[in-house]
Amino acid sequence: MSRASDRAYSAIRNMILSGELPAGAQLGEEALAEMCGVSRTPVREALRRLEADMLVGRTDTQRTFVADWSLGDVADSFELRSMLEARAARRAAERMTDAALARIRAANRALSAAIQQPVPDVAGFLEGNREFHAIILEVAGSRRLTALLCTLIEQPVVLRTARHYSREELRRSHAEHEELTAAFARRDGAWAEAVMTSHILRAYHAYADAHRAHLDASDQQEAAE
Amino acid sequence: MSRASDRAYSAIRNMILSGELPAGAQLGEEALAEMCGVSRTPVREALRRLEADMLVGRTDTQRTFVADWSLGDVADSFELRSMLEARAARRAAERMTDAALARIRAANRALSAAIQQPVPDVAGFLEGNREFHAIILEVAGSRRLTALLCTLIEQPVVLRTARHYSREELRRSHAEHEELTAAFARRDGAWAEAVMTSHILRAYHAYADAHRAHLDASDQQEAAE
DNA sequence: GCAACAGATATTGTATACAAATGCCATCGG
DNA sequence: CCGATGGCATTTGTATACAATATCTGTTGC
Repeated sequence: MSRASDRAYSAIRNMILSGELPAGAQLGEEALAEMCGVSRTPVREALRRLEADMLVGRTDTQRTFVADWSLGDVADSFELRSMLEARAARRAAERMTDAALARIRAANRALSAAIQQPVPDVAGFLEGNREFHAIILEVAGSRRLTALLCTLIEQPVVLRTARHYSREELRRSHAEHEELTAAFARRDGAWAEAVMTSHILRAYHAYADAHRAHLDASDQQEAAE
Repeated sequence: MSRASDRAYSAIRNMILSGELPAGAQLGEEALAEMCGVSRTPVREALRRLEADMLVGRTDTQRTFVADWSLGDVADSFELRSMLEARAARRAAERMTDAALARIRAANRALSAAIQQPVPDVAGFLEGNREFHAIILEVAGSRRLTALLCTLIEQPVVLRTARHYSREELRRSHAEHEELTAAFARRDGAWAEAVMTSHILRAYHAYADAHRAHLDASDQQEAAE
């Protein structure tokens, strides 16, 4: 994280996720280098990584721009994520150890505590959630599965999804984690796979609903202007 | 392909796949630059791409080395590939057009012609096979699915698998393509998914058998020395 | 007025120099 | 003899200069 290319990566990534760099914006290496306080070399490396993350795209002539994530792209991403995480859950259930199970339960307790605050602690929820899914991937023990999922999760969407979660949705998410844990405890791969599929697809629909609501609000605002 | 970084990528990739750079070998940027006749800058870029392909790995201190593909890694890779290609086949079946179907049939005819030569034309087989799978991905219409599969196919393994195919195995592969085509013609997603799963997993076992036979031969050779 | 061209401008690609870090090895102390 | 430590060699990381390429713009010819 202290290397210049890592700082550039984080900085550009944050600017994209925060919307400071809007979708479709051209990304000049020189300009980014100045913003990040580094030279073009680490910026180029950061852009390549962001390209692999599909957060930026490239024209046929090597110009870089901020990728725009249509709802279709998000659906695409969630569909793949549901499939891959479900597979991970199945493998994890088949390989589960008591030690890992204990860690999963601990992550769930932390997550539960976060959502039971008077004002739900979204950061705490996200951290517990991340830990939960990370342990599953670890137990699943497939380096390639892990690598593929890394390009799908932690994308623009996950954060925004959770932000829009109501307390009820947060609780439901926790309940699904509990059911997954039960499946892990029984070493039931098919059960874990099914619950995980449902868990991810529910998150997708929560996102899609929030997205549509947002669009409607925008339309009304435009109509009023 | 004319850019220096592309040449470096191809050159290093070929050296890895041909075994000229053995698994585990350290990859010094300077040395590679000299081999490829370019400077370190494009070599660094090539190494990052190869890292994404999982053809090279990195130590905790940023030293690059040739990744070693154990049979377990190959199994891991094939398992994911079967899942993702099967999903692609399902989507393709649901979205199939008559035009795409015609192209798929043409690719299959080319493939069939290649394996019916007096001496099977492995290069022709591979090209027809590649085209066949590429059209399916195209029709599936998921950019992310395409991106993920690109990191799984065309890896050390595909080539070697086909090289060891007997004429009977080549014919069987063609027969599976024909069945897939039938599923596409009926727009039957579930059928296409099932056939594709079987198609990829059969290829895996063909590879694994050849791999084990190779290991046995090596053992005998070592014992004789 | 529009299209095509040419030069100017901006952007990306590559090479190289230097800085920072890592690894190696020999020496020193126990 | 073994392990730790310090310095040397090697390797990677970054900055910068320059080359190649693409884009933009104004002009010219139709």
